[in-house]
Amino acid sequence: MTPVIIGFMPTKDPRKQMIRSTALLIRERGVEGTSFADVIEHSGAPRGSIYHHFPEGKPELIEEATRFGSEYIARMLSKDISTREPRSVVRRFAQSWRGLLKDGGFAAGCPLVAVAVDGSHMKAAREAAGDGFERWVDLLTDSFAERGVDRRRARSVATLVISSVEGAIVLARAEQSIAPLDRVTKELDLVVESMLDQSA
Amino acid sequence: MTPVIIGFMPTKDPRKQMIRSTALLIRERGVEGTSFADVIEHSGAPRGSIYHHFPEGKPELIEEATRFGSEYIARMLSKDISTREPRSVVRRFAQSWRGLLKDGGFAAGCPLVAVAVDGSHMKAAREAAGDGFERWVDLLTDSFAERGVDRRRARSVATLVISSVEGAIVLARAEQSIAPLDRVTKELDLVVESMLDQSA
DNA sequence: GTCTATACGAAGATAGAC
DNA sequence: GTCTATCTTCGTATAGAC
Repeated sequence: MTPVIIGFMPTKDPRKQMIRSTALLIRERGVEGTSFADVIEHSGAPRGSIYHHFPEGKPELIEEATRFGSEYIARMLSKDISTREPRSVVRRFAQSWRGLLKDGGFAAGCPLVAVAVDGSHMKAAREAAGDGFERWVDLLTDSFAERGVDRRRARSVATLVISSVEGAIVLARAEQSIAPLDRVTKELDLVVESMLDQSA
Repeated sequence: MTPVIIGFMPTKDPRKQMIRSTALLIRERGVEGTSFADVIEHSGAPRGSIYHHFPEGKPELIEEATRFGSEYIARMLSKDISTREPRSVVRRFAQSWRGLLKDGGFAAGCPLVAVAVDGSHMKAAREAAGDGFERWVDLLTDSFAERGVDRRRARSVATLVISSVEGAIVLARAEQSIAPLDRVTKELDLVVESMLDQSA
């Protein structure tokens, strides 16, 4: 089963490359479903240096992969927030996941969700996933508040955006259909529009 | 790590009991993180009859557990739908997950999400998860449509409800905080209220 | 930093007795 | 239906050479 490769740029640093491959693999197979052998094969990294680069073993690798995925999305969000309207930011956030689902035949989801669902026994990794979700929500919250939305409301809507898109990705994978994500995207647009109207 | 036991009634039929235990275990540990040994220990079922009850092995057990969890929630939803207002149904759906998260120290989530995220290589199980999500969405859709909501809109909002609650459960587990689910619940109430007002 | 070899346990699955 | 024993594969991790 060849993993889908979308979104992360390859590097030549073996450690970095292993982290990148892990992020790619866990979003398809989960944390427990991804082995060192998989990571070595996919990354092309040398077998013998796993514990040189990751002295604490798999938990450390998973944590790094989680932070890597988290920051990748945060950067994308930040960039959009600085150049676009809130409705466009939300739409593009959903659309980027839509692209991953369709291009990958619904095999791949979000690496942070993988960690939260099946890697939560790895405390540091789970915390990294939690930090990531909070960061994404914070970024959206700030962008809404800057348009005059009450901070409390902004945070609620931001949480709805992240939660519903992540949930829709899960539904889409299970149903092998993009319909859930498209429906959620449409409803989110109405919610954000209404939120902005109320504060205008 | 003793699994949290909430919501499913025990039986004396070993096969049924194994299915129930599997549903409980995968929502905490994921599909790959749950072994036959775990299921035997938790259910008290006899070691020697695993392949008597489940000739196709683990994939069959996971599929049955998925359908079991799916039907449990569908029954709860159906009962609420027949006796309550849509807003109350949605609130109680979210509240029931809230109870599981808090009572279980954020260890347990939704078994269908576990299958979609880390058991999607088991085709029959993944389809069972997809069927389950669709069923939940259908139940909510019908209940909204019965109150005069346009069927298409009803389906979109129903999908938003299921997706955002499932996503919020994931965020809550990662952050070890109920806040994401509470924020989503509040926003969903506004969405459902607005939807009903528009069709009144 | 990377190699090979290997220890060690866990997991899914099968065989044959009762 | 259930038991015990066992097979095989795989996964993490370590040791020690280069």
